[in-house]
This record gives sequence, C-alpha cells and structure tokens, in this order.
Amino acid sequence: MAARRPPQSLTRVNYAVFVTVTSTDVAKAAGVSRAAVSQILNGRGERFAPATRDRVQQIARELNYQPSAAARTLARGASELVVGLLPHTTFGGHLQDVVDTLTDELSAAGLTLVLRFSDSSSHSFERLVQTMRPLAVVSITRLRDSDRSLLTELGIRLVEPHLDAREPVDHRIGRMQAEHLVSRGYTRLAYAHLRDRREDPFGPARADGVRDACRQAGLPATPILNLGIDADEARRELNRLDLPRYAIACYNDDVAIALLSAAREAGLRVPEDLALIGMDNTPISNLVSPRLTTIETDIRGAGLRMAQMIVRSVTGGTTEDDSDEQVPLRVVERATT
Amino acid sequence: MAARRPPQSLTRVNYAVFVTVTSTDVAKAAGVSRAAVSQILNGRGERFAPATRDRVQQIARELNYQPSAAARTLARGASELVVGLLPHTTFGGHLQDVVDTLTDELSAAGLTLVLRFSDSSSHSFERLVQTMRPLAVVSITRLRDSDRSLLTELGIRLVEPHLDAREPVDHRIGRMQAEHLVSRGYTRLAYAHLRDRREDPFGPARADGVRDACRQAGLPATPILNLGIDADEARRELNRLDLPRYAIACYNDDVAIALLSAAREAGLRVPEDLALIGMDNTPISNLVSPRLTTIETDIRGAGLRMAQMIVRSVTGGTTEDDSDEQVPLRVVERATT
DNA sequence: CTGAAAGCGCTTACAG
DNA sequence: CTGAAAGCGCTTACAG
Repeated sequence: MAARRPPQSLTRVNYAVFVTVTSTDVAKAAGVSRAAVSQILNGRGERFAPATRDRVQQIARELNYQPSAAARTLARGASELVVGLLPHTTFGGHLQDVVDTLTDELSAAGLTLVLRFSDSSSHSFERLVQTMRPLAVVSITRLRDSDRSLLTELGIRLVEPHLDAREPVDHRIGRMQAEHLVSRGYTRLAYAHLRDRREDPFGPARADGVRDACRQAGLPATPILNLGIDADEARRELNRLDLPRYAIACYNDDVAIALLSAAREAGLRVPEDLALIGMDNTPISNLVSPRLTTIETDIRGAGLRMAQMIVRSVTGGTTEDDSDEQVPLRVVERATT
Repeated sequence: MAARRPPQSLTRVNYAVFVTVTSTDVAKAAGVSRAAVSQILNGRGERFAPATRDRVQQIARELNYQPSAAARTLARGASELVVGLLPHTTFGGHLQDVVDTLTDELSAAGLTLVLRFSDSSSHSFERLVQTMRPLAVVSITRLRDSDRSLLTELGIRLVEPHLDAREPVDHRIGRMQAEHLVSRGYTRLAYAHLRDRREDPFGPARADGVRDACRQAGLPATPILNLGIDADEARRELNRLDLPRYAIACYNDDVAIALLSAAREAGLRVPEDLALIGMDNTPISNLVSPRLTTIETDIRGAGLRMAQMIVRSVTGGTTEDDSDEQVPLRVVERATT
C-alpha cells in the first residue's frame, strides 16, 4: 500500500492523506507484473493461465483494489464518466427512480454517472467537460445550443433519449391530452404552459402535440396560456379565453390545479364550463375537488430503456434507438373532463 | 495540439478522438518550460518575471488551455471534485437554486461540483468515491452510516451543512411549527411524517423540534402520524387521533394538503376542529381552500452560506460553521391555523 | 503465455 | 529567475 504524502505547500486546497492500494500492490501479492494485473482485471485475460487469472482476481478482491480513475483516464485518453443533465424542473420520486436506475445500470457497465443541472452556468459546464472529459453526456431535456456545440467540438458523445423515439414522447403526451379532450366532445382547446421557461422544458413539444392533434381533428388553432402556480395569474389567463366551454391541456398537474382553483373562484363549473387535463398523475391531483384527469407514464420502465440505450450507445457506438418501443402512457380519467 | 489517437482495440468502450491543447502547447508558444506554465497558471508565479507571467497567461487564454483533471489529480494525489449528495425527496426550484449557487461558488474556487442522489446504491457510491477520489463530499441530508464510515476510512472530507448550526435548521422548523400552533391556542399537537422514509429525510429532526417545544410548553406527548400523499391514508391516520381539536405539524405542504382533503371529507371544520401547518410554502399551498398556513425559508441565502462554508472548509481546513447566523425562517399564516 | 518499457499530462522538489 | 527530471497509477503495443 502506498501511503500518499500530501504535497508540501497547501496554498489552495487541503489534501487528505489517502492510503491506497495500487495495481503494484496487487501485482506483488500475486507475483505477476502490473501489466498482467491490468489486462486480467480489464477482461483481456484470455491469454493468461486460468490459475494466474483467478489468483489475480482473488487478490484484487481481497485487497479491495480500486483502480484510480485519474490514472486510467490519463492512460486511456478518455474517462469512464457519464454526465447526466437534469432539467431544472420540479421533480420527485419518479424522475429520481429513473436516475437511480441509470446510475446502477451504468455502474454495472463500468461507467460512473454523475449529475448536474442543465441550467447551471455555461461557464461551469464548459469547465466540467473540458477538465473531466466525460465519455458521454446524457441530457434528460433539450440542451442549450452553446452546450451542444461545445460537446460536438470536443467530440463528446451526446445522448438525448427524449429525442430518440420516432414520435418524441412529449409530442405524444400533448397529442394524447388533446385526443382525450376531443373524445369527450370538446371542440375548443387551449394549451397552458408554465410561465417560467426554465420550469417548462417539455412544454413546447407538448404544445406542438396538442396543436397537431387539433389540426388533424379539424379544430381551430389552440390559444396558448402562460401562468405560474398562482391564483391571480390563472384568473388572468382564464379571462383571455372566450368561456364557457373550453378545454385546457396543461403542462402539468400543478398548472391544472391553479386553473381549477381560479375556475372555482370564478364560479365556473368543471368540467361543464371548463375541462382540464393535467400531466404526471401527482398524488395531489387525486386530492383536489373535482379530482383531476391527468396522464400517467411508466417512468421507471422508461428509465431502464434509457439506461440500456445509453450503455449501448457508449459501448456500441450507435446513438439510434433501434428498439422502437414507446414509453407507456395512459390517461387517468377522473372528474375534470 | 496533440491529436489523441484512440486505443486500438475497443472491446469495451468507444472513445472519442479529442483534440486537446496541453501545457506543452502553451509552453512552446510562450517559449518557457511546462514547469513554468504549471506554476504560473496555478498562482505560484511570483518568482517569474512579470512579463513571462503575463505572456503565459495570455497565451493560455488564447489557446483556451484547460488542464486535464486526470493528470492533475494523478500528479497531486487528490482531485478537485466535490460530490454533492441530493436527498431523495421532492424538490423544485428552490433546492435547485441552492445547488446552482453551490456549483458556481465552487467553480469560482476552482472546484467542480458533481451531483448524486444519496439513495443510489451504496455499491455505486463506493465505486464513485474510490475511483474518483473527490476532495470532499457535501451531503444535503443525513448520510447512511455505511457511507459515512467509508468516507472516514478513505480520509475524504465530509461536509454536512444541515448539522452545523447550533440548533440544526430542521429542529428549528419543527419548533417553529409547534410554537405557532401553541400561540394560536392549541394544546394537543401531533406530527405527520411522510410515510416513505426515503422521502422524509428531515422528518425525524423536525418531529424532535415539535416534541421539544411541546415539552417546554408543558403539553402532552405528541402522537406521530405517517402517511403518503393519499386520501385513504390521511383518513386512516386522522382516525387515530381523538378529534376534534387537534393541531398537526406536517412534514411538508403536500402532507398537510392530504390531511386537509381528508378532514374536509370527514366533515371536520378547519381550523376549528383541526388545525394544520405545512412546510415549504409551495405555490399550491396557497391554492387550496382553506389556504394553508406554512413555513417559508430563505433557501437561496442558505445556499450561498452553504457554498461559502464548503469552500472555506475545503480550502481552509475547518468544518465548523463559525458564522453563527441562521437560515431565515418565517411562518406564513393563512387560514388553517 | 508473460513482462519491460514507454507514455498519458501534469506537478513539484531540486539543481543551477 | 528558470528548467530538467522524476513521479503520480494505469494501459498497451511490443518483444520475448
């Protein structure tokens, strides 16, 4: 074991003193060269005697040998780091489960997933990718153009699962919302965004889905509302509509609840005068009255697919989503439509 | 510029071809040695002629030289990586702003913040810290014991801002909830946890705060409720109370809204028969009826303090929170108390 | 079937 | 005031 002496002058940073087991330790203990240890532990050990192989693997385990990422990166010229970019939106258990799945799947493939918010400053993102040289960046949401070109320029693989299906999932969500409303007899539809664009990463694609569904059904253009989760804003946006008898597809359940609350105060009957459909099937959507119609998605399954796609893309070189299955989506019909 | 050739056999991973500017490039262009470049760019340039210093810095900027994190880590024996552990709880804009602040502050100090969920598997966390050797780990929430001892063993600094104030912020939150309820004349208090422990990371500390405040006010022990955001569970837990005339401090606004909804269905008057206080001042807490009393926190300011504390701890060696200011907390009184 | 050697890009103690 | 040299831990092409 090499006891690491910290550098002498600590002007900037205090270093911990690590006790590390290196490949040299393993090699000595096993009576082979470091090259042998490296090859055997990296799956290129076919050429070695099975006994040697076993011995090395056994000893590495006993010593709890963990190769240094820094050294490996330096030697290989690329890291095993994958950076996951989280949208700057409210998210709870669901999205976190997806990320956990991703973490584990990538870890099993020898890759390390590390997270960032996609909205943190471009500057710090640039530093991150320039210095860490991740193997890939996977973005849950649409990337800034500047970040995208940075990655292209550096030759860092970009994986964007949400763009990959033949019909992007967000377009489908909007379409399903609209088709449900149309099937309940509504002919005048609107789309309600979250006003803060940062929190509305999927809004544009979903609004497109609503618009396309309306066009296909021969309905007029859909007005676009923009509101925060706030009673005043909801009332104001509602007033822009030629009520009664409108149906609104909402960015998420919170937006729908804000509109629901405003409608109640304005004396509108829901769903007779105003129909609402949310998205996410949040627990609270089932606690308001009337209970909210919404859309539910099997996001865990989606996480698994995403993970597999990334592993495939990183290990196999393709970014295409050859499996053409789609994320399962389901309308949860309750009392607001 | 060194064009990096990818290794010949790509059994596991496809590598991108990077075009990197190295310190050698800078050194050549400036007509100095790599050592000089290193020292000048790392703030140890006092010994060099000002002209040399300026030239090197200028050229490094022009070439957009970004030192390789891997090489630096290897040479220095410790990385400049800080791992931030996110609680596995619902969070929206607020917490994300804190994280963004943290990212930028650390970046300004030359450190790279990278995120993980604290609940992802211990195994993958171990791999992360063993291979990446972060300079520090900062945990927004309480760490698993196994993870904690792993870090101790490896000598990796652990920063836990939530533990640092003289009175931990979560204890204070519980106490403020209870004190508010007591001040409104309630004498029988309960605490409502989120049932899923993963989503209730701060619950125990807050329940302690409620209990301590009640003890201090001479009130009886507080019953503990556990519920998900679900009408049935809320009703069930409500039935365990000897109603009417109870006041419940809730883990967050969602829990309070679930109880509010159940109370409404059970024909209880709020706040006469049942008082509720939430936590977070979510937008929706102001949209339900009656509007929810809750607690608001200046989490942005908290993020800044946290960032400074981490930078100080990492660069200065102390983990103590010498600044004794507290996170601002404020009761937002509305109609449920 | 296995090992010696070179090299990844950087930092730092040391020599001039 | 500045540079040559050694070394961080690993990987891989090559020689035996």
